[in-house]
Amino acid sequence: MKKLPFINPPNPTTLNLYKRPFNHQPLCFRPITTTTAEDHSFNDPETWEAGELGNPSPIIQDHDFLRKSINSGSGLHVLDLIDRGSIEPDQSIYNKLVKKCAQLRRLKEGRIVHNHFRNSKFKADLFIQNSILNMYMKCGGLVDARNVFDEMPQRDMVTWTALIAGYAQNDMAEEAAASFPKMVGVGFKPNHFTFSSVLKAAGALSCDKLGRQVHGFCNKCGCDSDVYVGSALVDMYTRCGLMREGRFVFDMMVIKNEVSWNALIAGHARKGEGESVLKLFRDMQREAYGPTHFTYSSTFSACASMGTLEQGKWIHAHMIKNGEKLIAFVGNTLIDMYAKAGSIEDAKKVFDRLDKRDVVSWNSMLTGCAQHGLGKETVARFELMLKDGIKPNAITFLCVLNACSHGGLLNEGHRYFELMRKYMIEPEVEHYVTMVDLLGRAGLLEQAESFIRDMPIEPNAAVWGALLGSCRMYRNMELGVFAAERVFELDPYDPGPHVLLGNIYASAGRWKDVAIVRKMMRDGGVKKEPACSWVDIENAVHMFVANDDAHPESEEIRRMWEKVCSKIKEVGYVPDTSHVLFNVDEQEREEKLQYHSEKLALAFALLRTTPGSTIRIKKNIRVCGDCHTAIKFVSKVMEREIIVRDTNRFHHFNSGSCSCRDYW
DNA sequence: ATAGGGTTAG
Repeated sequence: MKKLPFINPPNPTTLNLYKRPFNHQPLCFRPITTTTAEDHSFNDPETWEAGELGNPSPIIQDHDFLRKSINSGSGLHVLDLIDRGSIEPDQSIYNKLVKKCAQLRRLKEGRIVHNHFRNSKFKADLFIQNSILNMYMKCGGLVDARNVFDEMPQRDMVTWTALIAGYAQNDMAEEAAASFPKMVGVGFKPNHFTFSSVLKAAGALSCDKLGRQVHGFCNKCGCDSDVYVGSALVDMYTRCGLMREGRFVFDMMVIKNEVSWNALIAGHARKGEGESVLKLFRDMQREAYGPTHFTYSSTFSACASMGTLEQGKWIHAHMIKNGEKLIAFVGNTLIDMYAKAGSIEDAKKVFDRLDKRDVVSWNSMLTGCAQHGLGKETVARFELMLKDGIKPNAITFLCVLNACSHGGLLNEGHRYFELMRKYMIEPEVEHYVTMVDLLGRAGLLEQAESFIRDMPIEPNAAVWGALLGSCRMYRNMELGVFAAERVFELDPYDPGPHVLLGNIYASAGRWKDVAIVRKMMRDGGVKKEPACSWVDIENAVHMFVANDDAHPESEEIRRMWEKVCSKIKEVGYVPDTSHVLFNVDEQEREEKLQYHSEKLALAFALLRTTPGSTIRIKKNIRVCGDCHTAIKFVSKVMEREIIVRDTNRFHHFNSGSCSCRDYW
């Protein structure tokens, strides 16, 4: 699956339709649900012996009593009673015990029950064997499950289905997919259950070839009208990136439910198609299906990728009105949404309100702080996380190292890199990239280079790219060229490094080399992604590209920028023309520079917002160096807080300086 | 006895 960009430009024509999507729509609120307390009382072996049942009576034939014993978690006690001859066991007792273990995910106890069963006179019972296979799969005991399967003298369709479902649920999609033809080969006819599981596996593998085959098979077997199969098909197609097929299946479904909607919504959210998600969120309710935790989670995630604060807040309010509890899974996406929409304060509020925080909650919070340039706070929160006893994972470290790099916290960075070993986390390439970045940003270019040479794993393009970026920052042409060559060997089609190299040459006044890089890009078909910026004003999105005159107020916007530009020039702004190299004639350089998309967006925002209010601009690629300087001046001259979200982070401009400390 | 949907990084 392709990685999603950090931010996606919206489609103003469609997004604006959904800017106020809910105010005039009837809403569907679900009744407030109180979750029934689950029975987690299947005790540990030690406490089982303690016998919550008191002294066992020797004449137990009372089935109600047995049922209660099993349900109250005295499973081993029951086995004990069987051993002592106090109970005459039957299939249903084993069955209940196995089911209980599966429900409570008790692998150890499950093994004990299994063992007991194998010595009983019912050991040949196919029904219970299937149940045990399922139990092992539910408890994650894959080896046990496989052994049970292999040793079964006869199997039925349920056996195979339980195997396939188990693989699919345990992230072993290849095995699930491979087992399906075997099952069919031995002559069993798959049913709804089998299809749902195989489709889940096909989706996880992002394998539309398998998915389509299974889809055809479903139709032949008349399973295509099943809700489970339908939802699984929607999920499979969207995971394969085939949105139209997914939508088609969804529309053809005779019976839908929340899961079907959620599958479709999640599909669009995964692709970063935020507008579609918002539309579906509304449509779902129009058709009287209530949103669930899954729906909210996907929708917040979509808002995060668009960075639409108003929308996100609205749906958050919707969730509260709907009486949904703030569980970690949803809370985590909320934290992420608020952070990515530019309101780190709200993200912190959500984080504080969570009553159970998992690694992801912490990671989302740390990431948010890091993206907002709060390097020290990221580190401080990381320490709190350790104190709280939450075990950091690879993502945690990536985020913390990244924060150190951007915050110029060299020593901390080194320390945390070492700390990874203590937590038994093997650094991946990404961690090395961040370390190179850390050293490079601190100006230790040679150290960064030797760090790469000493890496125990093969450096990839991103590692050399990090060095290249630092060379651009410190104008080291020789090392920069070397790094660029390594990047081009490993990944010749990324426009980013080409632009960086071009910038290095331009800063050195080597225009011939700039032209060579430009030719390289042209010949190699390497295209720079067109830059665009957008602002949310009065419930509408306004999008700009460089030299844009498509906006109805483009004349006014240009005049506004010219006015602002002369003001900031008075206080020291000098345009840096090395930032416009590509597709621009030299004499036009400064002129073009002045109409970069972020400058147009800023000018527009200045025109249309009240003095003193915060301006929030979003951009689909890195903010340009000259614009960064210009915006700093504007924040001072116009006395505005300006927040720009670009590909990697937020820039909080205030009184002439930026939270990124000019490192980005 | 067997089935479908959700989060964090770069």
